This record gives sequence, C-alpha cells and structure tokens, in this order.
Amino acid sequence: MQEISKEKCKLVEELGLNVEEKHNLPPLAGRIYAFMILSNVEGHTFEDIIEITCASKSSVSTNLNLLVQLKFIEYFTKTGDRKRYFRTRKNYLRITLEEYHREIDKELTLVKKVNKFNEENNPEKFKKNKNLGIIFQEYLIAQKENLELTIKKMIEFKETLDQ
Amino acid sequence: MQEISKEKCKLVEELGLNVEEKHNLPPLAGRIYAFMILSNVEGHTFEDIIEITCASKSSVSTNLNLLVQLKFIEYFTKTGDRKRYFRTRKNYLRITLEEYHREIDKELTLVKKVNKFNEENNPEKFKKNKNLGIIFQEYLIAQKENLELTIKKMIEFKETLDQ
DNA sequence: AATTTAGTTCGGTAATTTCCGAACCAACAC
DNA sequence: GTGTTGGTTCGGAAATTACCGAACTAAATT
Repeated sequence: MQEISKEKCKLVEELGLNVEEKHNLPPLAGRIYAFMILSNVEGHTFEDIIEITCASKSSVSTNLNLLVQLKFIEYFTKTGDRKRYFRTRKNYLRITLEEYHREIDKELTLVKKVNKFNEENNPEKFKKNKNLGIIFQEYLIAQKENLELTIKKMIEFKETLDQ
Repeated sequence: MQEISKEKCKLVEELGLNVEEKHNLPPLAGRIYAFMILSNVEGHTFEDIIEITCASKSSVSTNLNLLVQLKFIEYFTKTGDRKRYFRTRKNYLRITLEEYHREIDKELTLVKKVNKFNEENNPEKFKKNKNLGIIFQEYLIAQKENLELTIKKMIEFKETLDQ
C-alpha cells in the first residue's frame, strides 16, 4: 500500500492528460505512464497500479500491455516471484522525441505538397501568400533539425554513461 | 457548380485530417478548412461547401460557424446579395503558429514541473536521468524560440506588403 | 399574403472509445 | 484435488462525438 502525496496526484493527472493527447493513448494509459515517470520506486506491480489508478483489473491489464507493446514501459521479474514489475524504459524520452520526429516529418511532407499545389494551381491568389507558405515550411525544417540534434545528444549522453 | 480535380480531393482529405488533429476540430471542419486553403476562388458560399463536402446543411452551418468563431476563416458579403462568402483569413498561418506556441509553452511548463518534482522527490533514481530531462527541456525551449522567430518573420513580411 | 432563399437550432441516431465485470486460465500452494 | 494468486479475454454498458433531418426564423421576392 503506497502513500501518494496530493502534489503527485495532481501532477499525475496533468502529465497523464498531456501524455494521452501527445501519444494518442487512452486516458488510463496516460495516467499509468505519468505515474511511472514520477515514481522513485523501481518496479510497480499490477496490484499497485490498480490501487493507484482505482481502475479495474481488466482495464489495467489492457493498458499495461498496450504501453509495453508501444515500448513506453517494460517489466522485469524476480526469481521465485510470479509478479511482474513495471517501470518506464530508460530511453522513454528518446522514444517520445522519435515519435515527434515522425509527426513533424509527416507534416513537412504535407506542407510541401500544399505549397506546390497552390503554386501551380492558385498562382493569382497565392502569389502574395507564397512566401508565408515557404516561411512555414522553413519553420518545420528548423524544428526537425532541432529534434534530430536533440535525439543525437540523448544517444551520446546515454552512451557515455551506462550500457 | 464547381469542378474539383481528383488531386485536389485527395489533398483536401489529407490536409483535412492533419488540420483536424492538429487543431482538435471535427472532421468536417478540417475538410472545410483544408478546402479553403487549397482554393483559388475568393469566397465560397454556404451552398458551395455543402456540394463539395457532401454534408448536410446543419453540419455545414455548425462547422462554418465554429471555424469563424475560432478565427480560422472569415466571411464577407456583397451588396444586394444575402449570401455569405467564406474564405481563410489572411493570417491563418500565423494563427496556426500562435496555437502551436501556446501548446509548446504549456508542455514546457509541465516538463519543468516534472523535472523539478523528480529532482526533489526521486533523486536516487533520477540522478542519472536528470540530464536527459534537462536535454528535453532545452529542446522545448529551442523549439519555442524557433516558433517566436517565425511568427515575427511572418508579421514583418506581412507588414511590408499589404495593409 | 405567399413563396423562396439563406441559414440556424434542436432532437435523435450512429459510430467510436473507454472502461468494467464476470468468466476464464495457468501456475503454484496446501 | 481444491484453493489462491496473477493476470487475460470477452461481451456489454456508459460516455462522447459527429452528423443528419426536420422544423424553424428572418429577410427578400413575387
């Protein structure tokens, strides 16, 4: 039985909501993941999660498995103990950034297509606005580069430390 | 009665989906907005939109009003004509960026809170991961700065041109 | 006054999502 | 074998969303 502070509860809700919408997860998955990010305990059991989230066994099972499958979390076991112990993966922040990267890439491809389309089909109307389209496109490129740089930084940092 | 190319139709769907999820709009609103972004006609009537989207009067009404209210589009009228003519606002790209900016800002505030929480409450576990949290935080700051720069660029560009 | 035009409002339905409970399974404990 | 622990699976309930049709309004037209 774990004691959880009011502060942590509030932060779990807030971070959970954010996780949920950034990664398009069910609310419960967001809360579980948020809780693990904010936890100092190395490994939470199935039972823990049920208590903390006040959700049913079935929902917790489904959402834990979803998070594992999406590689947001992982579990380990202890010899002579049937329970699973869940925790965030060590590289969960990098995973997040890599997802953002895919998103940006998709948006950039689309914006390029839109700009090209408007340049070809609506030259009168978009002559003046074309530059804005290009500025937008450049913004996305800069963002993508920043992402790539950050991902590289994270990998380097990790590699000098553990593993 | 407007003729719309296959290419445009496909792009409307693709861009519509993107708009829908980036701005959290109903699908129909996304498609309407996407269609206007890709249009060379200055001003589409209510009837136009119904035909193009194959949606009902009520849905079109609701979603057009939503888009107007959120300042994504605007309408003008012609003297001696009861119809409204809808089009994207001239600054619709800037509006988009400003929305992204609010989003990033929210995320940055949250990430700072999370980092602070973990530093204070989970020092053992997060000692090694703290730096990753900070790298993530710095990534968000860089992104925010890029956004601010781009918004400024857009405003400057617009000011030298019209108005 | 009656009709048409341009659009709004409201009630309800269909689709989707999220969660729950109950039944179930597999492994171990007694 | 019977019970308990740790968890999965499945059917359905509840909530939410997106859309539609029908009835409505308000202005213009005949």
